[in-house]
Amino acid sequence: MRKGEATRARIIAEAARQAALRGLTGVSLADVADAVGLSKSGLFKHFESKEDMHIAVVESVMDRFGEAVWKPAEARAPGRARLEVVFERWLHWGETEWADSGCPIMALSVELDDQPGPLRDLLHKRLQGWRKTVVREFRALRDPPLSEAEAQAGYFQMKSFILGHSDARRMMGDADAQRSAAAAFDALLDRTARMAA
Amino acid sequence: MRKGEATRARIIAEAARQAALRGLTGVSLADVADAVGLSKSGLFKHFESKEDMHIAVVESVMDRFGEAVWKPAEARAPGRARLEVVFERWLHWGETEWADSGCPIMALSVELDDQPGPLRDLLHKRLQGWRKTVVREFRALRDPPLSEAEAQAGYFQMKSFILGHSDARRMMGDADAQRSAAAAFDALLDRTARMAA
DNA sequence: TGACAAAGTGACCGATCGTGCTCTTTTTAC
DNA sequence: GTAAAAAGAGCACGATCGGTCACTTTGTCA
Repeated sequence: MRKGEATRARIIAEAARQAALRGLTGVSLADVADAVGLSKSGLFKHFESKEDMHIAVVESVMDRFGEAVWKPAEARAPGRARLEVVFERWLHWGETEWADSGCPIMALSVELDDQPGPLRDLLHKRLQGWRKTVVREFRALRDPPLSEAEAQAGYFQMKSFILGHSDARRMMGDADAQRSAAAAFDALLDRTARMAA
Repeated sequence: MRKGEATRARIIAEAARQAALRGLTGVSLADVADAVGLSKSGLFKHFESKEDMHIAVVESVMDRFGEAVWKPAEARAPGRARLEVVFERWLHWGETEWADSGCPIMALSVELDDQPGPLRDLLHKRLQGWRKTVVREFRALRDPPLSEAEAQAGYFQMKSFILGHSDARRMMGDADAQRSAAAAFDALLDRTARMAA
């Protein structure tokens, strides 16, 4: 059963790669099987259906996101230091780790936001968890802590700049996208931390 | 030939509607034909191929965007008044006119940003034109005019808030998304207009 | 080492995909 | 009003889709 787990992981990774490019619906099982050196029917020893694979892809991508973005930040002090690492890693996640396709979470969000069902529910739940984590860091930006509303406003703008960076970089071909995003985020941290209690 | 143009327009509108939901690749000609009350082969009297229809969809969506967002703003004075209308109409475009599916331009951007070809080139060109238009308005925010770099930073953040609003509203179910976006944009206009020359 | 389960193959199914063909109906222009 | 042209229907095509089944190979554990 050890062998099977490794193969399953390879399938999920390849499916995630292709989903970031063509969308979950656009991924054909034949292409995934080919890419990992398996027959199409071999895939079905690891997943009951295509939707079952979709769920595994979403879980896997969100897990990898946590590893790549949150884990390096966790070592830093709460508040600004941590938020700076999160932002930098978040940009890096989309720009480097998924350079060919763009951030798969954004692709999944746009694809699933109007497709009710367990897949959307799963993504929603994982994204809400992430949002709560970041909002908590925003509260710690100031002493006394920011209000919940103030922290949520910070998260809204932070995520906006992440999305804006991806759009500018990938669709508009803006070579300065990273600088623009970093500058906007720095200014956001400055004025948020300085807000009167 | 009048009749044909009307039918063609109906096909494009329906294809755009479905593309906003499932992506351009996910739109099947049979579904579009059904929805407009045509046979599948009847579609091919109006388009040479599916990709030909894709091009028409992109052109049409961008034209409609201009009508819905830029045209109402054009009547206002350049600078802040115009930018405020643009932002308000831009939010409204995604939230109301495409309530079921989300803004088709965002869906197209995410789908096409990693798919080189004439379709991506077309969308890129149209979006660059729009960007130039908005940047020009940002320059007029202050007297003396903002520098090109300052105005571009303004556009980057404005578009970020639009994207953030869509994500918050559609994927995260945030009922306050519009307020968050409007507040962030207002503050952006304030501090941009106040910047020292 | 032998037995049993897990992993993987190949052929095949019905459905649907985009598209070409021929033919009929409708619209347009003189 | 009539003829040419445009619009559309119906059918069939090869390819590909997700998925099943019977079978063989490989890995694991006692």
